Amino acid sequence: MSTLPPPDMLCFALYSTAHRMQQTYKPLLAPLDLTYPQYLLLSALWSEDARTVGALGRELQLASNTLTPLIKRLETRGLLRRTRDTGDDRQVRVTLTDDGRALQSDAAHIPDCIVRETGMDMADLTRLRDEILALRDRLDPT
Amino acid sequence: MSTLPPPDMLCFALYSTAHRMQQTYKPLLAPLDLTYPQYLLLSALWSEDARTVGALGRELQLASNTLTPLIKRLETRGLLRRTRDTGDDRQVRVTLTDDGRALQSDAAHIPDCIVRETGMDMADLTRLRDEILALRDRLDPT
DNA sequence: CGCAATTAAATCGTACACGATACATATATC
DNA sequence: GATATATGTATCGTGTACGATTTAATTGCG
Repeated sequence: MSTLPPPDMLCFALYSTAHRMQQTYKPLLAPLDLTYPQYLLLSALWSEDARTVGALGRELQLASNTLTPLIKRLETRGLLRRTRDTGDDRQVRVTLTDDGRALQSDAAHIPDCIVRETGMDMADLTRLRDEILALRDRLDPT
Repeated sequence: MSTLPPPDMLCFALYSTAHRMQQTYKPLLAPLDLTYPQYLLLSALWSEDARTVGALGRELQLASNTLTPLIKRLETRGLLRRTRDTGDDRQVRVTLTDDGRALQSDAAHIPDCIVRETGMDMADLTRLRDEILALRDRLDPT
């Protein structure tokens, strides 16, 4: 019987390329002592600080069981703070510290480095990004 | 300072779409009691059985520190066997059992289900797959 | 008001990923 | 043919992901 081997599967293209992309970030993030998911979380906060765990989870597509430990590690490192100041005491607000904000300029060169590594131009990267997102949004998020 | 938020980043498109794809597989794999990486490994063996850990790692882009536990779990379940019959006693050959081969027909409907969930036609899916692979292959595998 | 249903986060257990390292076998070089 | 080097696999530790459950707080509704 014929079974599609992984190299021919769309899902494997996504899987292996996402991993390869994380490998590409690794040497750029190592000097900042950040993992890739930690960098994503900080990028979210650099764009819009002081959001709740739930709001960050909606942006990063991660639930609290993944986010809470991630956030706590960065809190231990003094890059952000967790507070309950929303009026709704169930919610936890995540806010950058001065150190966390300071990291933004140390990371500012990274996007350009990544673009360079792809060897593709901005228009192609944007188009590919949007096609991938279109696929994602066709898949049921449940 | 302006920092690209995750939703605008190509890497995040890959990251979130790869995860969403795994979620899409989950209900299809649950009846077989397989995780997505386990399904990839079995798909590789269904296409070409009796390969070494190293050969499987090259196809799946995974090193032995990830593959060995993955393989051992499926061995415990009786879906495959690990042997040292290659002449080179460092190598471990991974071979499907009858049960492991039998799962192939139970999984045969899955690719069609996934295609249906994307709502895209084969030509578009193939083209997108190849564009994603082209990106991957532009990124340094080191 | 009183309480069931809902919601926000956290906790727990399992399974990847992967860097670093260990270990055993094979190959190369002298 | 002894030994240095390289190679294939396994082990260990850390950090995600995520299902299932728990806890605490809020909302809905009679």
